[in-house]
Amino acid sequence: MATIYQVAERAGVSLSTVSRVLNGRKTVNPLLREKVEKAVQELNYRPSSVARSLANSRTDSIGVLVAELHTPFFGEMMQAIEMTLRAQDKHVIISVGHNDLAKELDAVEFLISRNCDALILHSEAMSDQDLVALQSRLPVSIINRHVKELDEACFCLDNESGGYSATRHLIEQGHKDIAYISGPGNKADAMLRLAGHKRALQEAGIPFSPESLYEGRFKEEDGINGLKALLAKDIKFSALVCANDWMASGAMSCARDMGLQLPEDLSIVGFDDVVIAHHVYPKLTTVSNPIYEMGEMAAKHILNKVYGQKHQLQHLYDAEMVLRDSVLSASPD
Amino acid sequence: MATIYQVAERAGVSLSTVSRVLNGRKTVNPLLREKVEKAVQELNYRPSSVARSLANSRTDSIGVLVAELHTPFFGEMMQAIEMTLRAQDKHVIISVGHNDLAKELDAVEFLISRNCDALILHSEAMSDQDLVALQSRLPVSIINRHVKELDEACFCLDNESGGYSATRHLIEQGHKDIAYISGPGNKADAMLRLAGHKRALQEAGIPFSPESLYEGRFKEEDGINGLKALLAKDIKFSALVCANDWMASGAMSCARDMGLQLPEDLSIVGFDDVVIAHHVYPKLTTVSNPIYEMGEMAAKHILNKVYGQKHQLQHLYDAEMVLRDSVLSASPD
DNA sequence: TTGTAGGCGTTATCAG
DNA sequence: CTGATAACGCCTACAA
Repeated sequence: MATIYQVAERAGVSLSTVSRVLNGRKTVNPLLREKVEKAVQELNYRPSSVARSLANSRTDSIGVLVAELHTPFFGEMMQAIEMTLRAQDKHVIISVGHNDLAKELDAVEFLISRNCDALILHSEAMSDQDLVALQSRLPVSIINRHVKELDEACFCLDNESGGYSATRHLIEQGHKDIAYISGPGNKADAMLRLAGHKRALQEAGIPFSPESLYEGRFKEEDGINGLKALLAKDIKFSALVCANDWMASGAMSCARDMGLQLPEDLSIVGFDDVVIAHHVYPKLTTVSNPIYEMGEMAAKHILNKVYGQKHQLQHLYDAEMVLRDSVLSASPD
Repeated sequence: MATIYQVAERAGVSLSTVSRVLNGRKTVNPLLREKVEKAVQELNYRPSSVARSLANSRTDSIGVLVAELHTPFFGEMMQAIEMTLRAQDKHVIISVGHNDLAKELDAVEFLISRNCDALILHSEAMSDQDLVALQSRLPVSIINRHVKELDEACFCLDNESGGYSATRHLIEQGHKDIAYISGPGNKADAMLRLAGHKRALQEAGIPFSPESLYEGRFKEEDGINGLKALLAKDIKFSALVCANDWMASGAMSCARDMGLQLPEDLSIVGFDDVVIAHHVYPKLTTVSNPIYEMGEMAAKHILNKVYGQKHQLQHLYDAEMVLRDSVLSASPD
C-alpha cells in the first residue's frame, strides 16, 4: 500500500502539499494539485483511515446499541442509520445488548473502547442516569426514550397518543368493552401506551376496569396467555388492543384456537406496524411507529453535534393508525 | 484520556513494560506488573485502539455486507456474526448493498477504505469473479453462494435438497399436482431450489410441466401475482410450493381473496422459515434455513484465517422441513 | 527482565 | 502557497 510519502515523492512535492490536496484545501497551486492527483492515480493511493484517526482524533465511526438484531424493528432502524451516516462517509459499528443491563453496559464500553465518535442507543435496560452519565463521556443519541436532561438527544414516538388512537379507533367503531394487553410495567413506553388507552376510555365515558387488563412483556406468547387469561374471567369484550404487534399476533392464534372468528367475534388492534402486521390473518389494524425516521434523525443529530453539520431535527413522532382488516364495526346494541 | 506514558510514569517504569503487561506478556516482574496494574486502575487508562491499529496494522474490525437490514433474515445473520466476533474482541462494521451492483461495489470499497481486517459478504449482485478478485485483496467469507475458487470461504445452504424436500413432503402427503412459484432465474439459489423440486417430481414419476411454474423475484407480491397467474391457467393443482416464505405469504393472501380455503383447497409450503412463517394463517410449513449458524461459521472462518484461531468449520447446511399447518394430506382419489 | 529508540501514516503548526 | 517538523499513542526490535 502506497503512503503519502511516496505520492509526495512521485509528484515532486512535500507531503504537506499532498495532504492539502487530499483534504480539498483551496490554498494550493493548481499545477501542483494536478501533479499530486496524477501521482495518486498512478499509485492507486488510498489514505489510511487509521493514521488519519490517530492524527486528528476522529474515527468517523458511530457505535449503535440495540437490544436485538433479528427483529425487523431494529433492522429498519439500523438501515436508516447506516444509510444516512455512510452518505456522510461515517461508518457504523453495531453491538447488541440482549435486553440485559450487564450486557448493555458491556456493549457500550466495547463501543467506547473502539473510539467511536458518538453513540446511538436504543437501550432497554440502562437507567436514565446511566444515559446521562454516558452523555458526559461522548455525544449520544437516544431512541425511544425521553430523558429530561438529554432532551436534545432524544428521539421518540408519542406513545401516549398512539395508545389513545388505538382505543379511540375502536370506540369510534362502536366498541365499548375493550380489553388491553399491556407491555411490562417497568417500561415507560408500555406505560404511556396504556395511559393513552385509559384517556380514550375516560373521554368516552367508559370506566376503566383493571379486570380487562393483562400485563405481558411484549412477546408473542404474552398475547396468547393474555387472551386466555382474559377470556377465562367473567368479563365480556368485543375488542382487544395489544401494546405491540407480536402480542397481537399471539392473541390472534389464541383466539382461533378458542374457536373465535376474527374479526367477527373479536376485533384486535396492535402497535408498531412491524412487518408481520400485514402477514397475519386478518391483516392487522395497528399503530405506526416510524422507526426509520427516528433512526435517521438520531444519526443526523450526531452529524450536527460531532461533525458540525446543520440538519433539521424532529424529536417527537406521531403514532398514526394503520387501518387494515382486524377491526369490525360493532353493531350498536 | 491517559496515555501509556502517564501510566509508565506513575508506575515508575518504562512504557515498554506497561505495554508488556497490557498485552499479557509473561516476561515481566510480578512486582512491576502489580505497580502497572495499579497505575492503570488509578488513571482509568484505556489503550487507544487506533494507535494500536496503526502500530500493528490490524483494526480488529470486520466489514459485513448485506442486501438489506430491515428483513429478519439478515438481522439474524448479523446478530450471529456480531456475537461470535465480539466474544473475540473484534467489531463489525455494517454496510448495505440494496441488491444493486454499483452500490454493492461501493459498499465494499467503503469497507476496505475503513481498513477492515476481513469481509463477510452476502452479495446479491456481484459476480463470482468479483468475489474472487476481492479475495486477493483481503480475506473474505461468503454466505449463500458457492464459488469454486473460494471453496474454503463459502458457507451455504443445500438449496437443491431443500427444494427436493419441500415437494417430496407434498408428494408423501398424497399430492400429485403441484405448482411452483420460483425465485428469479438468474439467482443460483432460486435455480437450485427449483432443480430440487423437479428431482422430487421425477423420482415420483410425476412429469414436470412448465405450465405449473411461475417465476417471481422472491417478493410477497410475486406470490400474489404468481398464484393469480397459475389459477388463471387451465391446470389443476392441490398444492403449491413457493421458493420463499414471503411469496408463500403473498400466495396465501391471494388464495383467500380468490375464495379458497386454506389448507383444504390448497396446500402451501414455503422456504427459509423466516419469522413471518408462524405468524401467517395457517402457520406455514416450510424449509429451514439456518442462517444463524452460517453467520457464525462465516465469522469463525475469519477468526481462523486472520487471527490464527482454530475453529471447526462446516460449509454446507441441511435444509430441513419445518412442519406446521399449511399442508393437508390429500385424500387419495 | 527492562528500557531506549524508531516506526506506523496522517494532520497541524510554523517558518519561509 | 509550500515545506520541514513535531505530534498522535502504541508496538517492537535491539540493546543494556
